[in-house]
Amino acid sequence: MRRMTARPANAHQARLLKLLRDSGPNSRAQLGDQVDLSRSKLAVEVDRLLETGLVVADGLAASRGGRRSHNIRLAPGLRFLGIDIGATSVDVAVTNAELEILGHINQPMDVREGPVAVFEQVLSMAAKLRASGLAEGFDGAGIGVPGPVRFPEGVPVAPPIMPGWDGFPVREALSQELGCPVMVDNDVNLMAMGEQHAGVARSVGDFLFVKIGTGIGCGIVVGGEVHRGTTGSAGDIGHIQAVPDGRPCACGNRGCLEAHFSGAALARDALEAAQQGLSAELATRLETNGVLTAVDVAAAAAAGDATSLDLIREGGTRVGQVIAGLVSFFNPGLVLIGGGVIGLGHTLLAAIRTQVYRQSLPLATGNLPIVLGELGPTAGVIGAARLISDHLFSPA
Amino acid sequence: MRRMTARPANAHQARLLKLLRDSGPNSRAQLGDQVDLSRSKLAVEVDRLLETGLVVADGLAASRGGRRSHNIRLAPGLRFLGIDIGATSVDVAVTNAELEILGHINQPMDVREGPVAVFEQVLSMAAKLRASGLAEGFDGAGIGVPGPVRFPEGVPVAPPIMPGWDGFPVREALSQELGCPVMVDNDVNLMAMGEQHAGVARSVGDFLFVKIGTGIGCGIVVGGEVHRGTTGSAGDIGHIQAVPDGRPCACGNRGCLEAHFSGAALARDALEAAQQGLSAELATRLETNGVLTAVDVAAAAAAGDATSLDLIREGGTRVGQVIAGLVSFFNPGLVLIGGGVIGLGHTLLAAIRTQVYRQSLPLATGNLPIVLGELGPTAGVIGAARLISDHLFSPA
DNA sequence: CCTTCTTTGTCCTGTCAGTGGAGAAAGTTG
DNA sequence: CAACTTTCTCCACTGACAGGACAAAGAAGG
Repeated sequence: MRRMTARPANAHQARLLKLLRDSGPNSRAQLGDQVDLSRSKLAVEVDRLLETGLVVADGLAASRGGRRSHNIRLAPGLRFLGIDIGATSVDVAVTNAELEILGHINQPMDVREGPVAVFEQVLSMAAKLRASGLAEGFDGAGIGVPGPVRFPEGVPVAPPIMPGWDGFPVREALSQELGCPVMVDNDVNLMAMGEQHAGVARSVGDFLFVKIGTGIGCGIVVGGEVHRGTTGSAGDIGHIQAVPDGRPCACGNRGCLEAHFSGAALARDALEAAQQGLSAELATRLETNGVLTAVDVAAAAAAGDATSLDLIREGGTRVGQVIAGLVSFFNPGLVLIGGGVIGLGHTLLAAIRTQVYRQSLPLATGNLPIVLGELGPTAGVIGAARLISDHLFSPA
Repeated sequence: MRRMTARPANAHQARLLKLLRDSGPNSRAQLGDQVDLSRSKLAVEVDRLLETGLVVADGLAASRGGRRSHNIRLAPGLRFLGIDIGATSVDVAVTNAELEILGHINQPMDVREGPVAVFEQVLSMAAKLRASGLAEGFDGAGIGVPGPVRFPEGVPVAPPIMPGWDGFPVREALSQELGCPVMVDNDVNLMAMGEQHAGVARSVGDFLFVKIGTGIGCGIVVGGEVHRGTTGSAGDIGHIQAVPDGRPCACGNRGCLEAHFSGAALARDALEAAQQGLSAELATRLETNGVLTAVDVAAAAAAGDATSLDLIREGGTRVGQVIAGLVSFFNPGLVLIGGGVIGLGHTLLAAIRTQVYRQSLPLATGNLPIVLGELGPTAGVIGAARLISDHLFSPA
């Protein structure tokens, strides 16, 4: 099969493509209700899109009292690749043009092995997805990396946890290997975009997506657009000071949020608690597995372990303090919490909420939902697919 | 004189008006270089604007080697009113269409006296400006108030320091009194807009304007647009926690930034230091004036008083801590410091810079200027004039 | 003074985007 | 089978806009 070559010729076509992506197949009449174009103009643009093959008309919909309408939908053969590179694992997924996940692979990986090794693994995962018959090829790929990105060029800059990637031309290299257009962004930004596409955040113009995983980051959406900042490091809240003269952090400062609460910090706290005999529950888990992770703390907490619950509550309070400041500053309409530690569940969320509602101004929190992301571990790959589809569904 | 009745008929005309406002008189050719329109189309739109009277062609410019050009400029009779309502004083200024200040009055006032009393004062100040011959009438007015504003309606919401204003229809009432269009915004947002119009911030898409006066607030500009947040309270950073379990704040919490550093907090600290005999300099000033304000601390510091210098440095460090967090989060291209306490001068700025550069990530601070605003006390009124001109220079 | 060149502004025509109405196509309902 | 609905197509008219030709007005040089 030939891959997508055409791009929308104008803003109208771009608008139509995104509409079809976000709300599925539509009749011409339904499209007309949503785009503020005359029926005639709309028909012209739809016809042109049909000619390019970007959309197809397949079959007639059931009548609703009159002439039956044609189903206009995005080309069913379109395939996007969503790649989410974490600190310790990679996710690769294929989606169709509506960004529905057709196949998804997760593999452990160490980002510090550098771009060459990671790319090799990503490419083999992509090949596996293709071999499974889900895609005959890829029309575009989005990729998220755990660090700041110079967005227009698609190049990581000064990434703390993946030093070998600094300046590596991710976009260009991956595009060459895959033979399709590629867009690169920070992983947390992509998770925010994923939630924006499919989750609660759909109808909210300004929101924050706080990812708590190995580290902590934040995706910022302003007026429906991701805010990346002047150097691409916006949302890097892991090194905001949460505790004056607190714990030393890998960044060289003290008291950084990440040093006090994150997947890594929680594991360390749990280990300490187990070794000091503060928690029998954690101690037995340590003995069984040899190590302790956030998952163990979650399980122990679920089993009622007081120490684990305290650790989670304390961590949630720390994160809540920082989020409270951001809420006062940014006044979002929604705060989403995501990332690995959402396994800590309601205890964590309650601690965060309590702290934010207590510390921010009533006007900013009065009608502010603070909820868990809906997409869980797929937010990143969906966001990545959305990133590249936004790009390809814009005029060239 | 008849007041401005016409509005630009389309986006091109709006663009041209703003261009003429921001860069002064231009020939048709110069305009053509900046707007990406054909000469013919441009000529048509300019002619239409001339017909409406919004712009005039007065005189020929000196030749630059060929036919002399006509000077196209905004109607010289246009007058905007910029009103900046602070906690303890009002500024009212008249500007021409290029937002140059033609006249400026500052008077003490207590915002807590409520909108009716304040409006009376504002209207008499406006009348005085008109009587002085600077304006025969006003084509529009912008007004800034020290609290959150529901921007589309122009109504203050839940303003902490001006409770009597909650829900008062400022826009509508003032528009009726003045007989011209009015736009309302938070005062700090307007100061940011003022600096964006006339100062360093002109060329920067994303920046923060931190106002340190009686309280502390922050104007946020994203992609050239002011970010007001979901409920209009964005930038309210005075109540971000700066010191865990710190001083009690009027808002009911503890350790708020404002409680530890602001014009009010500084005055209180100075008083305490004088009474405890820590500073002879401050003590004599207290004896002379009966009270101590930030101005006294500035003067004492300038005279070398160690206690005052310490107070300023400590305050700057507090503010710097908070700004450091915001810089990590928002990754601006510029941070401006403004408001009353800029009289504290370089000592304050140095303390802020030190703290921000130490605490934020190098990528975010690497090329980040932190400087004083250029407009000083006129930033607010210029921003207010710009707000209404932005409104009037947009298609109706 | 005259020719040539440069800059500015005007006029005109061809093209294309887009609207809105008329009406054809294809149904449902009674 | 008539009346009504909904969907889609066709067509003519309008207005936006580009780009070229050209006029106006001055500078520079012989």
